[in-house]
Amino acid sequence: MFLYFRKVGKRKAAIKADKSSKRQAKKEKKAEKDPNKPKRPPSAFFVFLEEFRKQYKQEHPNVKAVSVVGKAGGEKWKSLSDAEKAPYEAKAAKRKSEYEKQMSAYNKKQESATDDGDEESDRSKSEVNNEDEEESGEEEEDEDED
DNA sequence: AATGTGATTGTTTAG
DNA sequence: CTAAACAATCACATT
Repeated sequence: MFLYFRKVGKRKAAIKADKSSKRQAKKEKKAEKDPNKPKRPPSAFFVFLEEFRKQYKQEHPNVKAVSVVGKAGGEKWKSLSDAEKAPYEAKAAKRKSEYEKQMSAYNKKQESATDDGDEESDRSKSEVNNEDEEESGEEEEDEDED
């Protein structure tokens, strides 16, 4: 809802306020407790970034800091239109579908993850390909800041 | 030697 | 709904 978006805007500011970004970029230290634990699907931004980094390095082979590419990527990303982001989002969406599938297996393995229990649903999702594309050119951006 | 850090935004998850 | 952490990357610095 509108309130949601509004708050989200606030949340962004909150995160920005948090200088300690140490919480981010955490690397797995050791032992995966859950080997089946599926990693989160890369967002459209990451998909774009992957290609972007490659290209960026080609034009800037001297650049070493990842942060630079990140910043540049972020800026460029915002510069892209929804149409350009579309293919990346599509890929991300696909990854998400797979992620869900992995989660199913993961949840199953967890088995007693939830106390109560028996929640079992057999889901065989065989259909994966749904090629249906509709294009709707409609975008509105309205940010109201107090 | 090995691992953490730094930065980007989006998505995911749990509460 | 909300907030927060986590997804990749790569060279450098620190222990």
